[in-house]
Amino acid sequence: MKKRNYINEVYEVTKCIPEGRITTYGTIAAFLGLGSARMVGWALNKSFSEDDVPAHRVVNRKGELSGRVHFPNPTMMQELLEAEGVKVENDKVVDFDRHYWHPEMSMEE
DNA sequence: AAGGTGACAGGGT
DNA sequence: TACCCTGCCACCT
Repeated sequence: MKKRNYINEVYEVTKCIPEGRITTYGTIAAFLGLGSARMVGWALNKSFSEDDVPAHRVVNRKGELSGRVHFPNPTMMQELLEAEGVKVENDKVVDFDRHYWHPEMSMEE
């Protein structure tokens, strides 16, 4: 099974997200120039089989834990975020803008 | 080979 | 402000 380059890029960016920080699919897509945020979602879906990727730190533009159903346990994503200091309420991140992280903050090439 | 799906985003109503 | 529809591109059946 061949890994697409862009998928590997998504993993790298996601791994660089600091604890207690979150970002969006669209942000990663734009940073990597993928053109569509859906690619990021697909890439992260495979991340469970590929490597230890903090996919719980990636949410959609509304700050909702849209990907929690893809975790081993639907509640795991929220638990992980709260354990890192990110408060989640009603499946949405509280103070989304405050925890927001941008790849350029740490990954400048 | 063609059609449908999906961890999204943006604009319009 | 919230909900609905459309556009996106790769993967799966």
